[in-house]
Amino acid sequence: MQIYQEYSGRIQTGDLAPSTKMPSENELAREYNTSRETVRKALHLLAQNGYIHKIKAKGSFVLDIGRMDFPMGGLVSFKEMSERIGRQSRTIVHENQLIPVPEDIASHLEIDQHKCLVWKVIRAREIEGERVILDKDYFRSDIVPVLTQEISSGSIYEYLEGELKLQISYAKKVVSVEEADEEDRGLMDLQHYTHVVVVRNYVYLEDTTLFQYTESRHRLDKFQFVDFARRSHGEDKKADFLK
Amino acid sequence: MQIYQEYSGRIQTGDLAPSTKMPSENELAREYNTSRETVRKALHLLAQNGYIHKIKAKGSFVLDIGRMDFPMGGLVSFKEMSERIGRQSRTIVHENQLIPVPEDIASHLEIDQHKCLVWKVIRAREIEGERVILDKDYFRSDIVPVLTQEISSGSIYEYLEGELKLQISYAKKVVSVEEADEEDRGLMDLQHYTHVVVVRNYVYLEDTTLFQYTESRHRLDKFQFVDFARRSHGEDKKADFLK
DNA sequence: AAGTGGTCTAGACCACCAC
DNA sequence: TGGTGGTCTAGACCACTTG
Repeated sequence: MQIYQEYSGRIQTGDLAPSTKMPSENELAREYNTSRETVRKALHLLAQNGYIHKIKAKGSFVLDIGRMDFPMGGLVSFKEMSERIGRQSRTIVHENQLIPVPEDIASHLEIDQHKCLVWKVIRAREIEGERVILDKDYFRSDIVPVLTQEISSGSIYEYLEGELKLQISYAKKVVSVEEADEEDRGLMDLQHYTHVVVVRNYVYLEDTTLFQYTESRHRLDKFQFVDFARRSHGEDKKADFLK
Repeated sequence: MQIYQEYSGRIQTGDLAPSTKMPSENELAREYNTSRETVRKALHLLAQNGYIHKIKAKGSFVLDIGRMDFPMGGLVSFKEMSERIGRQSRTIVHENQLIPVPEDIASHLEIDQHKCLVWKVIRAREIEGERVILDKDYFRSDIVPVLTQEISSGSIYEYLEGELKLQISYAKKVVSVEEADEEDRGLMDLQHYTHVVVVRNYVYLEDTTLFQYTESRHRLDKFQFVDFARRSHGEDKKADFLK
């Protein structure tokens, strides 16, 4: 809905100040010439993404959370954060080749080891002269037939979505801290750090096939993550919600 | 809706196997004697929490993600995870007192330093004989008037929700890795680890007042986090979605 | 009493998929 | 062609807050 886009935009730019009261659902429905249910779906999205908060019988109010650490509800890599803040970043492609599925990756990709080749891409991310992130990507070659070094040095995702028209639908991420290995020490500027934050990323398409596995390794001091959690109305996750 | 509870339950227990096809929305509407829109709201919730995936013109399918690392869509402390796996855990209350707001906390709690006292609670979490988590909580005393050592050694949240009837509505978490300080080394079994994972937690009530700030410090090897991210239909967060 | 958000309804049309 | 989910509608009743 355009309502979502309009208001999320205005809130992000600060046009709408925090704790401002939104127009009521009935007002919005009139204003946009639509039904109240439709307005509610837009407001629901805004609430989910941390832009507003709805209080029964009172109204909807702008939160100051959406602007604070942005992206919200997802992982923020240091690279992305740096670029938003306007810092320099560079990508170094160390490897970009079609290989049989490595044994330790096969289980992650949930595919048969002999049936399918995968593209393996290893890239170091340099920010302000320091290589602080190491990305290892594995793509199923039956879904991504071609992957050139040139594509890898840019945005692989723009290529997948723009060129190949792949529909990414959801992903699972697991974050942990592990000891740095030889490869980390070779391809990153680890300084004195002995450990790295490891983000394992499982990416699924519209038809629920897992087509990519990524391991993103971050230097400890250059990692941050922001999460916005809302109490679900499903009365399900009581214990889950807080730690 | 009861539909959400029924199906999330059946999926979690494994009663409904992954990739099983759900009844269509029309069937569910008939079955539960409700309208299709209402069914859709229930399915929407299931999809958001990683239980199912909806494919246009095909149907809704059970995912195997909801069961894998459970809680989903939130932080999982090692304590919670351990208890689910059935491990022993113990809480040690080191401090439980009413104090003026410390200067460095005042900014986090967004309250005036002289107007309001806060409860400060420091607890170490021991799992299988090792103190691997250190929680520092600060509660606004105008909202939480009483907090005994006994309450702190159990579940503070059960007390807040059950006894005080506080309505928690949303929270923001910021995760980073920092150097361990003297306090960490004194109250935790840090072994050789020089850093800790720090989870800063800002908790808000229904009326959007921030009433609690918590700093949860985890030993590196005992921290894990799982995130389930779904491509938003709002066509907003393209870059945000991955890494 | 008027206004708010929460919930639900009984329809409708669409694009897409499988047959 | 029939079934699916995606979107939207124009109403309705409720519990709650506010003046």
